[in-house]
Amino acid sequence: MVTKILCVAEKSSIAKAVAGHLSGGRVETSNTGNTYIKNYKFQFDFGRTWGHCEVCMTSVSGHLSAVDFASEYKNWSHPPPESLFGAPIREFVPEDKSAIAQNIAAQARGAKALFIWTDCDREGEHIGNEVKTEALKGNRRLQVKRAKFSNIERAHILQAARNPIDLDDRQVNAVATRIELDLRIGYAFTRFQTNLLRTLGGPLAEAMISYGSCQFPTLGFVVDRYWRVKNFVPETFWSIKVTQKREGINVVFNWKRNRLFDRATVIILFERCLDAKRAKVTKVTEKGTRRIKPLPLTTVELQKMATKYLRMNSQQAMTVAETLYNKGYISYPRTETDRFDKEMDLKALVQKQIQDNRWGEFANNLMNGGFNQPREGRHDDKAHPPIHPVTYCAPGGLSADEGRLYEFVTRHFLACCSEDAKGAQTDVEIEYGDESFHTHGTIVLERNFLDVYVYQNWTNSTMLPKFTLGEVFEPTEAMITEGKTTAPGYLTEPDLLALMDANGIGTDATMAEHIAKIKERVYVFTRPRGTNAAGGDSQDDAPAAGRGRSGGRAGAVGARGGAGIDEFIPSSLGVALVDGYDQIGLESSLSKPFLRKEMELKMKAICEGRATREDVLQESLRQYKRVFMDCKEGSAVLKSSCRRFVLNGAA
DNA sequence: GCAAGGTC
Repeated sequence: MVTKILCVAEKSSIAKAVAGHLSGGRVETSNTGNTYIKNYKFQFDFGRTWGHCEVCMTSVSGHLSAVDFASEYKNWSHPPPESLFGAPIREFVPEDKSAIAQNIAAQARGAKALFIWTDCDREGEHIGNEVKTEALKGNRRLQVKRAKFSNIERAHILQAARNPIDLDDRQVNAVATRIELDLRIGYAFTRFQTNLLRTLGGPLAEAMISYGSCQFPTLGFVVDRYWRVKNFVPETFWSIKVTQKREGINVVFNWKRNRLFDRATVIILFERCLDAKRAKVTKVTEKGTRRIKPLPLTTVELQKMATKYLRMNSQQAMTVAETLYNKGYISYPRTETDRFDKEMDLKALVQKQIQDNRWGEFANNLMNGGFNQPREGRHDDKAHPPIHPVTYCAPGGLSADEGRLYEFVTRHFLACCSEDAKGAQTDVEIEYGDESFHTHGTIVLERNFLDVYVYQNWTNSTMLPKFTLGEVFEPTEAMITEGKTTAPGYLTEPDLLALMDANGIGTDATMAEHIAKIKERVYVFTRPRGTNAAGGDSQDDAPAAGRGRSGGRAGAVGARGGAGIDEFIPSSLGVALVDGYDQIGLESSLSKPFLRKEMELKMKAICEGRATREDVLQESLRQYKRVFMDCKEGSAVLKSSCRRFVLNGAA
């Protein structure tokens, strides 16, 4: 009898792609009880491992199981929330996944082995274990292996198919630990603070005040910036500006000391300049300079750019990206990888874009010798390549948002395959009295990737007139300027995403959800930047040119600029919660990212065999229960903070 | 009613 092998991927698209490669195209497709999932049957020779086999390739759709507390813990008050730190947990297959689980058990019957094709990351390992559990229900004697693959190139998949490895129980345990901790801690604190603050009445009487290890630090970032804006005290500074008109160009020389906060000192130094009458050119340098092309596109970067330039929020951007992915236009949109695998045929992808009338000519130039291998970033999630267009899509076939995001992904990809922009920079330094001043001019020589990447610009060609080393001249004008430091702006969505990313809050797939969550809970709200006069833009190191500032960061603002971007303001409830927990004075307040970081480190320890699941659970639960008890004792502080901000409208 | 992580 012929050997049967059951293969299971993490999502239907991978099952389809792998089945395509292994079958060589001769495949029989059948439906399952789930609309999105199909079974692919074909023949494949696994070589030494199992030889010539009949294969059924199918998939799950992310995690297969869920966790919950037993029904006696349904009530929010009895037993008290702290009992959730030790209450028994049950694991089960939710209703909407039962057809998937049954399909796996059914296909496992009569199979010799289960071959797991989930993503090669921690969550994927855990999902693989969930698949294993279900498959063993259908066939106790199943041999279990997993494929090790990091992209879906044909040769790579064939190689993975013939070299199966074992599931890594450490990674499975690390994820199981995270799941349990998030559940216990999230439910316990959510019930505690909701119950507690309900007693204050008013707008809090009906509110759901959730706590989560990701949503709270996200709120914390917004509140932190809010106070920095609110508490900002402007300071007056003075500077010296020297101007020389030459060849019809007004050349402004900036002071090497930039600015001083003491007026009298600036006046003394300025008078010495005037006494000297003449300035001397002490340095003239000319050098090549470049504007570097972007790194291959990750999810976080896509979200940052979409919130900055396309006027979408991160959640809209992800929804649109998923639609484009499901329609087959772009690659998988959830990835941390910012380097393309060397074996990928990038030119074939560029070729497909030649027909477009917006960037087709640029793509054509890449095909005719302009192609350069993309830069290689340092991140590789070992599961997905950087986001890129996989087929050409004419502008008519998409909604407005889909069209704009597809355009961005494509332009970004073509920019990656192009070359850095090149220019020449001239720096001139002068001495005037005892003071030094400098200026520089740039000429863009080759725009290269900038021609397709319309989101960026290189503030063009500030030509300098000729200055010669050692020459002496009398400046056209010298003056003292006065300015004031300005407050930082409130957080914008790209700022917030960058902070979450840097602090390990959430994943590529969930960061947008956490931001949406704290809006939904009314911990924060957004409004177009500049609605309120209080916030300036995000620079506080204004050039010494006085108050009239042009705004925007040089070079970073493209054709569609950052204009109209939203800023995040905490609600009074958001401010009150963070203030309350900070006041309770825990070394690591719940609103800070440290607790989440610690959890990340502990998961790593489990993966590397330095700790066990039981060690980490025991230690973390003890630690969080102590924090919980501190909060319970500090209830009055939390309540008074909410009274002050929410009910009495402080701040 | 409550988390965060997958995915459609």
